[in-house]
Amino acid sequence: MTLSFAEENYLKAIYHLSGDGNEPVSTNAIAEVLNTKAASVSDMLKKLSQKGVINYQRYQGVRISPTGAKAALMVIRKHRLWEVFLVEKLKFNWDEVHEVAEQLEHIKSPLLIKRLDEFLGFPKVDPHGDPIPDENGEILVRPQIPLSELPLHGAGSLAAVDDSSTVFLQYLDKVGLYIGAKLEIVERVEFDGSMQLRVDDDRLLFITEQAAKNIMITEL
Amino acid sequence: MTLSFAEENYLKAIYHLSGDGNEPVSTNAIAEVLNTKAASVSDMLKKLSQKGVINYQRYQGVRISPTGAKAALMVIRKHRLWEVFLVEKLKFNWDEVHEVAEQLEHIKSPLLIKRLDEFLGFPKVDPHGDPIPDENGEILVRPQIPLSELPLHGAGSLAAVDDSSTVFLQYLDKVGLYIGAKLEIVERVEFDGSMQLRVDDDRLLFITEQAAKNIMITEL
DNA sequence: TGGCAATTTTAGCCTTGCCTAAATTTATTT
DNA sequence: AAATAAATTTAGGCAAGGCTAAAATTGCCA
Repeated sequence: MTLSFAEENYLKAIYHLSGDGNEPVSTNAIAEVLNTKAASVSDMLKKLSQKGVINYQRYQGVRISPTGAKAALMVIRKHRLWEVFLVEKLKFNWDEVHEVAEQLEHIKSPLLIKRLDEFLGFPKVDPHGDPIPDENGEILVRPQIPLSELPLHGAGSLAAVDDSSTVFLQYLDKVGLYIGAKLEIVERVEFDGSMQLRVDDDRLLFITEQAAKNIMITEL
Repeated sequence: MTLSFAEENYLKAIYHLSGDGNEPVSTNAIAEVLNTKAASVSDMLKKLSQKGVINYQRYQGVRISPTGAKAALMVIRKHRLWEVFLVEKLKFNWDEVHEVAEQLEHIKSPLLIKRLDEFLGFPKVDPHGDPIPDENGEILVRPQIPLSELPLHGAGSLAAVDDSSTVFLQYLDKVGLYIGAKLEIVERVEFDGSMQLRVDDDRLLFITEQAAKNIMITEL
């Protein structure tokens, strides 16, 4: 079975929206991330359902099937390997890679990906710290720990937040933190648990223990 | 103006069939190399003509326009740079690269190509010995000389044949020679001008002076 | 030069993906 | 529990690219 570019993009979107394949996904949510209309999504869901890559019943949302998840993971694998290539070999900045990787991820050639993986030294994560699925679609689930438990000079990648209240998210936005940001503890105040961070090997940021407890990171 | 994958493929085919943009090209010839039907080609020629990349009058064949030639050369540039990447960096054999490069050549990102060119050390020819157009579409025209005039131990790439009679082409096919083959003179018989060649750094082939006079090569 | 053959184009239809507008179903609210 | 609102699907169309069959044009040859 072979998937078109559009079909691969739908599958990838569904996979991501479903939290790596678990919860069901709504038509509108897919339309939004793919910048298309709900009617177009409905059409495509019928086609994908016929191909057996999703489980779909009208009005009931959609879940990705095992074969669909596998296909989505292969696209994600390609996307992330190309991102590594662009950043490590071609000196792209991490914010320039996405749209190019979006195109490269659809190139069909198993040999190409095998060789690219080798050439890059079998990387386990992409430049944003996201794990790269292996050739079987196995994805390394990286343990998350609160930033507050990281040792002095420890580094990690912002993976999630425990407290997803609006005020907290707005705070993160204001101080320029985002999923995937690289964080390193450069100084810690024992007295109140506050700390100074280096963000993306670049600027410094001071945060309270309160905030640090709510920021989950994965090791790099 | 932006061209679709299909449009880029047509332009590239027309450019190649026209001998780098000179002679007019027939509908049937295009249909054959693109593995499609003449009717489909007619349709597309109308579209390309409207975009100004070809000069087309029905029943009269087609010529590529200056802007069309530029676009075709950019696609050829990308194709050949990717071929160099695949062979030099990813250890592909030269016979495995074509279909992958066929896909990669359509990736849209000027920065990507600029950086790839840099990464590869600004190569001037691809793994088949074909010249790589520069960023302005300038292509190095490499002088062609008859194989018969190459010195002993000289090497070159089969670029063209002077005598394109059916029997000669059939002969080339039978002995496994083709455009782009690497030829090296390993021994020459002064008495009758015949010679022993090494083909593609691999097998040996014996040919007469008659044949050697009709085989045009470019230096590697 | 007239006529047949080869080439090319037109006509009409198909598929993929997308769209808008109009149903339809589900969810919420009073 | 009805009524309105939100989400989703259907209906009908459009553009890109392709195909077959039929018509038109060109070219060759007797």
